[in-house]
Amino acid sequence: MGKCEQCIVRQFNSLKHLSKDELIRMSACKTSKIIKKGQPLFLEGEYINGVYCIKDGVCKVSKMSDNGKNQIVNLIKRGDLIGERSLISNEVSNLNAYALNDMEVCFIPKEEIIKDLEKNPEFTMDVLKTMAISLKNADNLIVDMAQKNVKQRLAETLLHLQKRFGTDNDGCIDINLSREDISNIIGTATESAIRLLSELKKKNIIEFKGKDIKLLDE
Amino acid sequence: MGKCEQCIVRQFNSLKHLSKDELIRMSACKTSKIIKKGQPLFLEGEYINGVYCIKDGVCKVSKMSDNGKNQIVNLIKRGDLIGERSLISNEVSNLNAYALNDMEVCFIPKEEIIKDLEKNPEFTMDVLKTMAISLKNADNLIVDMAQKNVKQRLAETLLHLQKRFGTDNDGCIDINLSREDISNIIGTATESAIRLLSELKKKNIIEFKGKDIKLLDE
DNA sequence: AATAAAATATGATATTTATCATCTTTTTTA
DNA sequence: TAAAAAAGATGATAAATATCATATTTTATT
Repeated sequence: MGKCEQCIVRQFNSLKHLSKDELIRMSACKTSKIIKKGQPLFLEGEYINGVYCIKDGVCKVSKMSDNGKNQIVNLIKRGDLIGERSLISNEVSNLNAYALNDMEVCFIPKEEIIKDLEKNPEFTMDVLKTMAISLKNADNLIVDMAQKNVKQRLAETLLHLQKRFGTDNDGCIDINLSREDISNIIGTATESAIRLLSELKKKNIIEFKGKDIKLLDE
Repeated sequence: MGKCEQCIVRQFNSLKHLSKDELIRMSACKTSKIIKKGQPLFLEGEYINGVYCIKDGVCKVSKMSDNGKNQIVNLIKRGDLIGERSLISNEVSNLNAYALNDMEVCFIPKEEIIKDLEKNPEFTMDVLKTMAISLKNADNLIVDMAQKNVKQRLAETLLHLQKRFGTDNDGCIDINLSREDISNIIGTATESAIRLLSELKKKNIIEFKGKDIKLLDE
């Protein structure tokens, strides 16, 4: 199995603050997992009991509303950690995470993370900082959801996705989302999202290659 | 000036984990402030450079959207801390905070809080836990904003306000919000909020005493 | 207390968005 | 590879919500 101390992925998240000893201990207790496209990494109501470090692939983090509608609140990719929050608040997850493509993840058990939080203040401060930034992003998203219309939310989502996931060889946004996923990000009916995308295409603001989207005029 | 080590308000927040020595040091460097109703505690773009501990009063935490609409993302009351996030992420505030009534607050400078975070793991863990819970609440709010209609959001807001702020002698929700504030919480036009409140009143689900609202049927 | 200003209220109307229906295209499965 | 299923697309219509106009009530100011 791969060794954490040699794994490049940790450089992208709070684990970069762990010492060599701590990483060796982590290597000893972590487990690797493959999550197939479409499969859940975890579900709402489950105790996660640890943290996932994403080695490869992307997952959508979502929550079902009371009225049966699904909302994607985040997309997680290579280098990200997920699960710290439930771990810290000692609660079951309030979110679902589904793989958007085949994923490779490492699972680090709760006890190990807690030990590091207790003994390594730099690690703790970085986790704290990451959370503070997430909270700021969440507040901004609340404002956007509450105050912007669907067209504006779609435009911002496309720009944000391109910034976060870059473009492939064709210049298309490099993430594998269905139209339904997109509508679940912007919080609208699938038909509305499709309609607005068609409109943007007609206006030559975007272009389709298959179902992938290429931004022409930002 | 009041002494932190004798102040009951700290029991409601992470400061309860500070030692007597730490509190005495805090007393020495903190400053008290009175913020008059309608005045800002801080504004978007400002460095807060510390943390406010709310001794009395309530403030609304809001953000102006690009399109000129205002959104209230949180209400902060006696016992709450505010400002930790900008402090930890080392950024200017992305939110405004305005007093809803006369407030009494203590300002604790950044350096003091940082010192405590570095030296008191229990304090740090509690701040971490509070943030994890805030993040969960923020995610839930995103889902509600995106997936629920205005009527549902109004109903939930009224229930939530009553739970958080309790009721006064008349049985009305004990918080001083204008109709505009309410609409800025649920993310709708003021007229729409007023209209829906009138509707709820007609259906005997709520009752007005002056502009205050009493829930009859939850 | 009189006046001005702000907040609340309500109608009329326009705009946005959801829903339902149907068709086409793409993907998956047998 | 054929059939079935899922995803994408588009029209018609209904429902939700915003906007504009205006009236009334409450609050603040002189």
